Amino acid sequence: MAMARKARSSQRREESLTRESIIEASIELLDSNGESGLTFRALSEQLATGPGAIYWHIANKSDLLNAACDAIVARTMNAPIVSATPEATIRALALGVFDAIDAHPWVGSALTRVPGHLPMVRVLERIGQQVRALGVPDDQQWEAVSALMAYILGVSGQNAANGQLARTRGLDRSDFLEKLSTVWLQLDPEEYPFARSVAKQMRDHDDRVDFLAGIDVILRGIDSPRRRRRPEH
Amino acid sequence: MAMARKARSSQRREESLTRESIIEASIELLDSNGESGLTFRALSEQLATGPGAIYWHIANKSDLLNAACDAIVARTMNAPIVSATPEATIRALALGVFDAIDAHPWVGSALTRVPGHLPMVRVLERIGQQVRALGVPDDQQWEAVSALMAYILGVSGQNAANGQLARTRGLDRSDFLEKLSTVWLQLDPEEYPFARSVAKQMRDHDDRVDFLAGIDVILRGIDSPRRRRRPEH
DNA sequence: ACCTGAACACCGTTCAAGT
DNA sequence: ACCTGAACACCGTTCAAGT
Repeated sequence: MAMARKARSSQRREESLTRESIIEASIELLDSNGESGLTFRALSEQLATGPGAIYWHIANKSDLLNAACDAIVARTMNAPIVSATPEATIRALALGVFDAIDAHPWVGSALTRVPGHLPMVRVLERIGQQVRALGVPDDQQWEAVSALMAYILGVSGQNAANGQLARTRGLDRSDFLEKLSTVWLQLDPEEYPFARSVAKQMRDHDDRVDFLAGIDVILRGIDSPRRRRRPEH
Repeated sequence: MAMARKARSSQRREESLTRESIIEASIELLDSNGESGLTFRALSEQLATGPGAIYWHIANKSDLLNAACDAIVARTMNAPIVSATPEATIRALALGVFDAIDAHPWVGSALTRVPGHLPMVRVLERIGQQVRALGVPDDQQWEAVSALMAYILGVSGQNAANGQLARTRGLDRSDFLEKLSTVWLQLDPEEYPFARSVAKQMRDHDDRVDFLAGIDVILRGIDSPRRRRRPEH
């Protein structure tokens, strides 16, 4: 297991270390071994160098994690989307984030750890432009986009956490939901009537379909008239 | 600094260690020193014992964090709420979670790390009962509650992350938002027109007010008729 | 300018030994 | 049954020394 590690670990080995190659290797480690898989020792081994060398290109671990996160988000948000309506584009963008976080669960926690930073702004910008295109008045745009962002990042993060939790227990997603469902069904009927009643729906739901349904709930809410703030037309 | 630590650290010192006292001490450490402040060494020092002793009562660190998280959530969700309508109760519940996570930022990340577990079910149950009281049809309850939960946990978590990030930089919340706003205003106008346009709104917004506005967006969405799923009445 | 790798000050967790 | 505290196998980060 320990033989020829340095020689085989990567095709670049003779090229000098760059910030980009470090970030690329970090993403590989995070994807294959999870958040705890990214260590300076594992990273320096994969890059055939010493731990200290990395600090020449990267400030510290959180800098590294943010850079890796931004690389994924930038790729996702730069993908071109062709849709007929702003609503459809919002759904496509939301699904893009959902799938990216599903594929790279560590992005979910990294994103929420540094709110307001570049990766989050990339998403906010694209959603915001569509909310504008939707014709939402200026003074309600912030509220609408905040709600959408919170929902998208919230659900995506939870979905990814579900997947990770399932993986650590050696189950696939549907087995995990099955297990969770039976746990909920065993809750005290007096105290948890609602959780019990939705346990069955939870068992065989489709995360992506539910996610899009929630997006539609919010889009309807944005669309539908306020109680009193806007007089009539 | 190191003198008389054991003798003074707590009023219970002669009483034996219990799971409850360990959890209580953990909450204190987490509240005062953040997520990284909870270590078995700091904890055992505060409890005037050795690190190993804690393992007699607690399985491991994640068990400990979950227990601390559940203690906070249970307190919050067991607080009685008197409201005239289901909508008002949902707002009160949402605000309760928001404030609890604001006061104990570590609860935000702990909650989302183990989806579907007891702390989350406590919240889901109370929200769910109100969604039922709202008259939402059975087959749409899961969707409605999912959307609300994702939004509530999403925004609360981000708000708490904001506060933490501000604190690590020695700023209070409004100074932090001010700083963030000016950063957004310096973004490339071609690439980030929307982020720039909402930067000013973000600077002097009230997180709690925005949060409730988002809840109302979702409540309106839940309320308003579907495109075709329900024929007419 | 960039890299090396030993060293420092931490972690969570275990476990023989005590009471 | 419950506690002690040394020991183990890790961390992130620093820094003198090399090229």
